[in-house]
Amino acid sequence: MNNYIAQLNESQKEAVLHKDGPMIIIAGAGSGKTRVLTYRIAHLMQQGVDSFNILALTFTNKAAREMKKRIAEIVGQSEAKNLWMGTFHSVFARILRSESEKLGFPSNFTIYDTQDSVRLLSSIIQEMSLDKDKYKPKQVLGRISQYKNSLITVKAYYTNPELLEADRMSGRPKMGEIYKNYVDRCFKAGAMDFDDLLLRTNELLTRFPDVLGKYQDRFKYILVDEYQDTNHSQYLIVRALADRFENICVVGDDSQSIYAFRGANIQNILNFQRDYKEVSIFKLEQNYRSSQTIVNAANSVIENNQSKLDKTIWTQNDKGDMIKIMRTLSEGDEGRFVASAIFEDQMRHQLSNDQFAVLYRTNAQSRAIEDALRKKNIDYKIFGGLSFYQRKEIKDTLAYLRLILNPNDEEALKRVINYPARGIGDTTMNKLTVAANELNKSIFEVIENIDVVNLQLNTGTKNKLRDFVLLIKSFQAEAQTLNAFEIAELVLKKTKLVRDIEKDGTPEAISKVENVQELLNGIKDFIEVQKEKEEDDSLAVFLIDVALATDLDNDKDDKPRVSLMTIHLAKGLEFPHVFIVGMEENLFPSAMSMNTRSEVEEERRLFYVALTRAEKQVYLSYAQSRYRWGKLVDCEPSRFLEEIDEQFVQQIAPKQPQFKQNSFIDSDIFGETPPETVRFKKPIGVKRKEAPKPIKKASPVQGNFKRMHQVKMDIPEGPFATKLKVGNFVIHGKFGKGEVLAIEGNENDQKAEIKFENGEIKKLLLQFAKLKIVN
DNA sequence: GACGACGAGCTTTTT
DNA sequence: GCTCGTCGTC
Repeated sequence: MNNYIAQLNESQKEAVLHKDGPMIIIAGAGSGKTRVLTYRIAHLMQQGVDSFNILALTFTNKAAREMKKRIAEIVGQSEAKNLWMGTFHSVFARILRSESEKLGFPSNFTIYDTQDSVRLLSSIIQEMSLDKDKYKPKQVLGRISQYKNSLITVKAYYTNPELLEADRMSGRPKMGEIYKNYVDRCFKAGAMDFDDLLLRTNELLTRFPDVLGKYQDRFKYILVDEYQDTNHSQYLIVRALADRFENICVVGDDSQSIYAFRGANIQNILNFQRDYKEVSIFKLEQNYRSSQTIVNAANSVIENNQSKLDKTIWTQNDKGDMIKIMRTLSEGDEGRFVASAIFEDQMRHQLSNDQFAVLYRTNAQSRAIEDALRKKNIDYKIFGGLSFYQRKEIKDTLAYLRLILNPNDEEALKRVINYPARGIGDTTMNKLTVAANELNKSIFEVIENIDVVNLQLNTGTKNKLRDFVLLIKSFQAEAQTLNAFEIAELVLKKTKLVRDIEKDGTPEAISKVENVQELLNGIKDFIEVQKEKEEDDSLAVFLIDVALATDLDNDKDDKPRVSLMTIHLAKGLEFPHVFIVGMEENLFPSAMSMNTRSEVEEERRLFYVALTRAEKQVYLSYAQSRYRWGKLVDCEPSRFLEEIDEQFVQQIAPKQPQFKQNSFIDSDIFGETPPETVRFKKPIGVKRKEAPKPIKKASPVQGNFKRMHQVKMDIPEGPFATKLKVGNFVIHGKFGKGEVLAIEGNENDQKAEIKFENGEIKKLLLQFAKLKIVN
């Protein structure tokens, strides 16, 4: 176990062995970052640093768990136990739990998830009689989230003329008022939203110097992973805590910053050297994960970004296979391509399912892939999407548990006060809400005092309300002696919640009941695990875990499965074979992120992240048409496809039978296909002379390009490429006007060397270059 | 107040 | 195409 140093390369070793003081590790994709972090922590401990004094902040719970496991393997389970390691949110949620009363929050404060926050904002907007279309709850929440992440409190908001003006200009002059109400209501409910966990931590550390001092002393060594994705609020917490010892080690890669949309500030990593004196800088540039082809292709893509730190990723690995690009007809067709490619690779190379991952830009894309995999009997697992804990039946059950710990939790109360139905309807709730606002009390407190408060409610309703309060209070009394599992069981029995679900009798109802059962099992597991680790197994801690849970670890069965997830979720993971699907304009890059250069650059970094997940093989696919919002729309190939240096890519074509007339019958788009889409498909299949092979090169002219080059519409007979001659002037969507200097390659794979107005000479693959001839 | 039918809006990504 | 919220009826 002492031999761990020997497993490191020179720069990794330096980073691990570096002594005290601020340091930054710029770690390229696949450069052994996790290894350096874990070894560094283990090394600190072997040098005599008490694990109690180390704080390691990771980006996901999963990363924390894995790292902790690996550290335990080096230093031993009992040594690693005191190590404080987790996400910003979970670490500071726990700290806040023991300090929250200083801020006026109960120690059993609730954590509102996004859904809770949106619902609360909806009611506030409604109560204020504002236009729901101008003040869309989700957007309002996004705005408030921005304020909070920038540490703009309600007070700061009102003294900031620019913000006031910006919101007024965007037609939302009441933003400040909504913000204030939202914060007040959360406070009254004893609830913090995700952003509050950071904001309130900052408040705690600023307002209470003794508390700050306590944690500064405790966390003598602080390590932050994925530093490029920290927001301002997180940045300030780290700065404050590290201020005493300055033993701060941040690890990150600016090229993998993909969370600007939720306030991540890439400047945090770019400016780290300015924040501290005498920063030691380490660069990990050797990639151990991917083939040369993949590393170089990814480099050629990220080259297109202007703002980045100077580093060059290289690898000694084999050259590896070309990146394969596949055009498909529809999302269903794309799914079938993925499924059969996985099937064929498995046959050819004896690979198991867990060697494959399918990555996509949006969760909605998973459906088509799932269908295709299921038809081919390929086991898969989906990460993300609607999490287990967000299902209605689970949230309802959890709402009761939340109420037991914190009866002021308004969102939990509204969820279950009339579920299962007990005759407390909207009218009553409206009266209660108005009263609660007027009296500055929570709804639960109003109900507790229902006999004192003069609300126009009839006796029957009052009795029902009293019964509800009594029910919750009886649970609270029982919770004194019962553990989390027993209390959950009791709640389900007393409220008859399961029976209410069952009476539906539908197949969905059965699965819902199973889910509730699964939740109970989860609570049981939780108690056992916590006991084993000698950690707090209270209901309160369970609810914190649940609120911040993301990756459901349904690794229950150990069957190898194909992984399906968004690219965001794939960060930090690696797979031998990776499919990146939906490589289309408006999807990737997303239509919402094409307005500014920096938005497109973030999308490009996202593509970079996707590419660098792969060890051996990357497949890129796009569909010519796809259902979006229930409508079939035509799609163009993504601009990112042409940004990959063409020497690393290879266009592959679908199998012949796909184009036979009868194959349209089982195609998704049969019957809905606009005539011209069909017309464009035929020539390709007909033109091919070679015998159909599993994989072969395609003709340069392909149906879907009709919209990109109107020119081609007139010449359906011959390939566009043959029309282009040396000396032609062309217009390119990104590079502008240019002159064709040379054309090379065979008919199937033609490239043109073009000198553009800005002086740059580019070699473009004619299949992807969006060129228009102007002379 | 409960329940079913209908329509609007939605899809960017997550703690 | 799906989900959530609103509206109308009982």
